[in-house]
Amino acid sequence: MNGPAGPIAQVVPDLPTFAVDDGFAYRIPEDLVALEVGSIVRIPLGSRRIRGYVASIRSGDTSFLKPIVSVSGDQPVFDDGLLQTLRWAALHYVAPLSVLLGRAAPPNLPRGKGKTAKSTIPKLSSPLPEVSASAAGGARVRPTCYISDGPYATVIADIANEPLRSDKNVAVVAPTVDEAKDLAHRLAAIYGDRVKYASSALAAKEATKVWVATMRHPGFLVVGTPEIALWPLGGPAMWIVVEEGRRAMKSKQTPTLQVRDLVRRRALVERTSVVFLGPVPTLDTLAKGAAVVEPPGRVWPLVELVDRREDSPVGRSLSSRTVQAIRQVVKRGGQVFVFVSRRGYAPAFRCVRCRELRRCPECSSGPDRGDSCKRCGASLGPCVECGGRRFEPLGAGMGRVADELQKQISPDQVGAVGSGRQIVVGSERDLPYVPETALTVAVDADSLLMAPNYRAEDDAVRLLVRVASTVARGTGRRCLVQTGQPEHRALEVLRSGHSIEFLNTLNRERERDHLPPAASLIAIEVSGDTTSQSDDLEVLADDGVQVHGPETGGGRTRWFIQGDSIQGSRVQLRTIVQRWRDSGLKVRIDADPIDL
DNA sequence: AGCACGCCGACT
DNA sequence: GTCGGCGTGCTC
Repeated sequence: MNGPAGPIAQVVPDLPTFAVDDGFAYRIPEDLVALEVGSIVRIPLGSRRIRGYVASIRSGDTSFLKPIVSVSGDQPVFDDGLLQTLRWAALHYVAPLSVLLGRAAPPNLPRGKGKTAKSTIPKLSSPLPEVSASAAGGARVRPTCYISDGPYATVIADIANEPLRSDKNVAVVAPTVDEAKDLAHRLAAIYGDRVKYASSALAAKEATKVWVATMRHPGFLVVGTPEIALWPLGGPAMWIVVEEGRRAMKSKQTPTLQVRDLVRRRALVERTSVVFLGPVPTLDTLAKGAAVVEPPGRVWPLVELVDRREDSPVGRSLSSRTVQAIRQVVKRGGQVFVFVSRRGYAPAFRCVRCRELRRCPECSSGPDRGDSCKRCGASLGPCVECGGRRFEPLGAGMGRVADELQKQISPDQVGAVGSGRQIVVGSERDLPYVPETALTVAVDADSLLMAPNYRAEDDAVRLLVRVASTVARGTGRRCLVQTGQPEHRALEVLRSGHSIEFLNTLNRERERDHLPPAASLIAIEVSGDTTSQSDDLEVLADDGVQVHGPETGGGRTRWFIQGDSIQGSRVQLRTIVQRWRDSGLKVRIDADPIDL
């Protein structure tokens, strides 16, 4: 039964289900021959007409195929190169392909040509001459970590200069809307209308404009939030990723995309360069073989450790040395920032008798209230050091610290970040808004170092370095970090100003323990009535692949899949997850979870 | 995601 | 005998 041969498009319907991943074949009518891979089309599906993405075009027997109804917009939203990355991400993050395809598209349909930039580009010299030159020449070098501290505008301007002068696009990804906006603003002072700011915070119309302009007229410096990592952006010659290790660089909802992975993947397929900017790279980036370029000298300010075992009065969260330092600075009219870790309600505890921090006898993480370890479940028992049975909390929430400051320093000079007071108290989320200080205090490094997850140590370093960076440069400015374990290797890193050796050591330990980045991890969370899902997951257990769980709590049931190579599990999970979702369960897949 | 299909209880 | 509840499965 051979019908006439004609053009066929394989189209992935815009439906969030694994069932349509392979797409369906449609006949391309004669008036639509202009469509390409990445075109958005309207297709008949069942009794409806819906949006679809053209994944490939071929020729064949069209006699049993329904025709494509129309083409939407006037340009494709991905090409074969980007499609490769989108397929990879669909597999890696266990998400329907259509969901990823949709992330490449602008909020509105792409139409028109947009405006060209007019600004002339000054000539600047790059601190990474090789990387910049190869990006300008359309070649690729391996990803590079440039160890540096914010504000990043100047260094970005320098690194991006050469490719911009060759009329290539350069994409900059910053963690949050405010940071991207601020960067774009500072860069516009140098590059004028060559700078385009892009994020979901823009109106759909504006975001679409930027999307279109970068596609049609290369030569832009596009500064945006994490979602632009999947925008085509005219195939940027260079990616610059700001602080890749930040929480905000991974999306919370499924698919739990990670900017670092997407960009690295794209750069590989599209043969472009990547620069990671930040004071402390992630273990993952180092393990994947990034080059490290460290400028001579310190990147973050000096840090002094305050040993809380020595002079912390019982029941106080600030040691007398800290209080003294704050008083001094306040007297001179200087700005003080007091950083309280957001896990203020899961503080560290210390033994009342020997003043050592309480830790889990099995895994050494710091427990919160209760008798079992939050991380490994072991029962805690008495103090590991001296056998003491009484413990007191060391950590403190923001409220308690603010109270103490008011009582001990001054009732009317203490406020939240943004209050304009002389002493401001804040947590991680406030860091981008802290004014430059003469003194910054981290109240409780221990709750970070002993956080109940395997990444606690390097996370703590990254966060504390950001805290330290709020201190203005120059003599007389100080950063105090309170801890009950001043000899801790992570704090030694904080003091020395160099992290790479420490990170490499951690990477060797992760390899030994079969943890990321040496191994892979996927968390599966199901909310709703979970009865016998464990049986379904059993089939995933295999040579070198373990299934942990279920654990219940917080209204959801959680499993983990762990293994050195779990690519096969990701594929099998697609079927299982679809079945669960079809039966009405809410399923969240967290690829590379951070809170284990 | 819709939407048809289909298998049971309720109602003109 | 027919209407409609929503569980199951398919969509070129």
